[in-house]
Amino acid sequence: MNYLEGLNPQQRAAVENTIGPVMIVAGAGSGKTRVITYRVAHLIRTGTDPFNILVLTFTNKAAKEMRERITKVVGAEAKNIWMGTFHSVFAKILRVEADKIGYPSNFTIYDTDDSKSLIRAILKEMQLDDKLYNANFVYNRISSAKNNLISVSEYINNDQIQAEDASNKRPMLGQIYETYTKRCFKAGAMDFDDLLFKTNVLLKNHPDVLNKYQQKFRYLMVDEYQDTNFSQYTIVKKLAAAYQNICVVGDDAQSIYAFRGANIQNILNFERDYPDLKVYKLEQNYRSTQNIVEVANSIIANNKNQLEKNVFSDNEPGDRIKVQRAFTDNEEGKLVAEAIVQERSLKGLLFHDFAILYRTNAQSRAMEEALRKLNVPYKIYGGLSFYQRKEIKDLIAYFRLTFNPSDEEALKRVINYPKRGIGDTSVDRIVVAADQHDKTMWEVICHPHMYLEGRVAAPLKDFATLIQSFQAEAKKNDAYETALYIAQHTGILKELYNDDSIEGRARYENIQELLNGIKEFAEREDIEDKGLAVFMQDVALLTNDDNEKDKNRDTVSLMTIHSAKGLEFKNVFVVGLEENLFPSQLSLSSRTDLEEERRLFYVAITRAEKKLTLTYATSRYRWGTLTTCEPSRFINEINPRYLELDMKPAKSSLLEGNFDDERRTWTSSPQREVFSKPKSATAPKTTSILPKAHIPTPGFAPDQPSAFQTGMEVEHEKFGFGKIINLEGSLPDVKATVFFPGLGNKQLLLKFAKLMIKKD
DNA sequence: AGGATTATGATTTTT
DNA sequence: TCATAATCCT
Repeated sequence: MNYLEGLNPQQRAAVENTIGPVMIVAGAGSGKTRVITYRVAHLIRTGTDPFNILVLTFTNKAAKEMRERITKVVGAEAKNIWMGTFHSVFAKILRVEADKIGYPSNFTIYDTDDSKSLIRAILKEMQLDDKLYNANFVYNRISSAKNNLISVSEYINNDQIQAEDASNKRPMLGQIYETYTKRCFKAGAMDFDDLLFKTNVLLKNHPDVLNKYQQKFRYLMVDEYQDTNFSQYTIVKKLAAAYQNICVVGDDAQSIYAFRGANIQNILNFERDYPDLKVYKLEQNYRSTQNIVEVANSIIANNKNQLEKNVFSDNEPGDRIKVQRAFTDNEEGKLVAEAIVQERSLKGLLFHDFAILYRTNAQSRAMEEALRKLNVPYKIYGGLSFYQRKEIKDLIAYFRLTFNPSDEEALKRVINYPKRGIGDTSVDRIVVAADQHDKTMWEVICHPHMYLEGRVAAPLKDFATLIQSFQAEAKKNDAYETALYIAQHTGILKELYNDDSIEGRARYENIQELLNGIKEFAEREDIEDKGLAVFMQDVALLTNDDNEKDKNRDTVSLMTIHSAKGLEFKNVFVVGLEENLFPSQLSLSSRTDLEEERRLFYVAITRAEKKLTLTYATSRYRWGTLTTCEPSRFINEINPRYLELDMKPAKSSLLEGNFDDERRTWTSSPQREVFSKPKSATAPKTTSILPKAHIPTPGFAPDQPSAFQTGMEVEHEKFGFGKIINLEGSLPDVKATVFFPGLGNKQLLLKFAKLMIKKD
C-alpha cells in the first residue's frame, strides 16, 4: 500500500517532514487524522523504532482509531508505539516512577465525583458556609490552579491570588486546597489534574527521569493541540526539549474547551517557542459542500484572534443553509423530526445520515419526544458514561478498596452499602478518631476497639475482614474470578437480583456487563498479569466505548456540539439558535467567552457534509418556566446569500420590509428591526434576515367558535394570517385545521385559540 | 439507622 | 423541570 499517494501537496509535506518542530494547522474536514496516522506510519517505514514514538490524544477513542489505522499501514509493529491520552500515558509513567514522588505505585485515580465528595467533606469539617464555598466552585478553583501548575504553597504565597480570593470573600480557598491535597496524598489518590501536575513535578525535580523519557520519546506528536492546557503544554515542551522532534496538530478555530483550562494561546504562540518551526496548513475541506464551508468561514471571521487560513471546498456548491423558526421548543422538535422523515424518504437516506446537535443536554428532551412520535429511531450520545453509573461505581469502589484500603472515597461509598449497620454517625466518629490518632480510616476500622467505644466495633471488624478476604482472593486469582467473588460476597449481586423494578433489572445487567468486560480482560493473551489490580489501573480513565450492538442500528444521532467534535454527518440540524442559549448566557459578558461560543458554532456547522439546517424557537421551557427567546446573533452573522428561509412572514401591511428576491432575504427598515443587534465596529455588516414575530392587527379580538367556516381567511394572535382548510368536531369543541403560509398546517381548538376572521 | 420529605440550584465536559 | 443533597421524622 502506498500511503503517500492520494495526499495533496500540503498533506504530503506534513507527512514527510518528520525532523524538527512542525505545526500542522488542520482546518475542519481537511484530512487531519489521515495525515497524523500516515506521518506516524512514515516514521516507522523510514526506520524509526516505534518504541521511540509518543502520540498524545485527548480521547481514548481517537487513540484507538489511530492505532488501528496505523496498523493497516505498518502492521503489528504499531502496537509498540506509545499512544494514548495525556492522562493514560502519564498515569502509566507515574506508576513506574511513583516512589520518586512518594506515592504508592498502585495509587487510586479519583474521578470528578470522588474529588467533589472529598471537597464537600472538607468543607463540612472546616464548617464553612456552603453557599460561599460551593463544592463545584472550589473544585474548579483547585483544578484551574493545578492546570496552571500553581502548587499549594504558591497559591498561599501568591499575593495576587490571595487578594482575589479575599475580594471574593473566599479567603479560605488556599487552606481548602492544602487540606484537599493532603487528604488525596494520605488516601494514595490522584485526581485527573494530578496526573498531569505530578508528572510536571516528577520531570522538574528528577532530571534523570526527564532525560530517560526524552531519550525514549524522540518523536512526539500531539493531536488537538488547541485544547491543551498549561500543564500539558509544559510536559510536552520538556519532553521535546532534547530532540525537538515535535509535531503538533490542531485547529485554533475548533478550540472549545477553554472552560476546562485549555489555552488557545498554546497553538497561537507555538511559533514563539520554536523559531525554526515548519508550518503546514491543510486548507482543503473534503467533507462539506462549498456553501457549508463558506458559511463556516463567514462565521469564524467574526473572531479576532486566530491563525490565518483559507479553508475552501472543491465539492459541489450544494444546498443553501436552511433557517427555520418554531414557536416553541416542542414545535422545533416536531419540525426537525418531520424534516428528517421527509428528507430520508425523498433522498433515500438512512437515519444514520442525520444528526441533531444542541448546546445543552436539556434540549434533547423535546427532540426525543418528537422523534418518538414519528417512530424515528435515535441514539443519544454523551450523558452518563457506563463507569459513572451508581451500581458500577459501587462495585468498583470495593475493587479499589481491595488494592488500596486507604482510598477514603471508596471506603465511604461502600462502608454501609449494602446496609450493614454503620450509619453516618459512626462514619463521622471514625473520621474524628482517625484524625486524632493520625491514622487512616482503614486503620481505625481494622482495630475498632482501640479507637472507638460502643456497638459499631463488631460490624466494622466484619467489614475489615471482608475486605481482607478480597485481598487474599486477589492474590491467588485472576481478575474475573476475583471480581465475581467480590460481587457475590459483598451482597451487591444478590441485592440487585432481588430488585424487580425496571431500574433494578438494568442495574443488575450493568453489573453483568462489567463482569463480562473483566472476563474478556482476563482471557486476553497479550497480557501477562491478568489480575484485577492491572484491570483497575486505568479504569478511572475509561469512558464509554460505543456499544457494539448499537453500531449496527440505523439511528439518528443526538448529541451536544461538544461531543460532536470530530464527527461528520450528511445532514445536520443545529437546534436552539437563540440568544442566551447559543451563545450561552454565561458567555455574553466577555469577548473571549463569546468567541469560544462562536468557535463552537463553527464546529457545529462543519459537521455537515451535504445539508445544514439551523432552527430556533421563539419561546421555550427553561428550568420549568416558559421564556421568550430571540434568535441567535450567530444567524445574523451569516451572509444571507447562503441562506434559505423556510418561512415567509404572512402578508400584512403592518409588516414593514421588502422581500429582496435577488438576495432571497428580507430587508426591513431599521427602526422596526426587532431582532437586529447593535453591531460592534469590527463585525461585518449583515442585514437582519429574520422574519418578525406576528404583530396582531390593531383592535384584534378573537371571534366566537361558531363564527368560523371552512375556507375563511383568518388571523391568529401569534401565527399571523392563514386559511381554514378543515373543521371537525361539534360545538363547543370544534377543531380547525388552519394553513399558515411558511408555518404549515396548525390544529387549533377554536374555543381556546385566539383566532379572528380576517376583515377587509 | 434509615426512610421520607423538602430544598436547592442548574452550560459545555475528551480525562 | 429534574436530579441531587440536606434535613427532618420515626
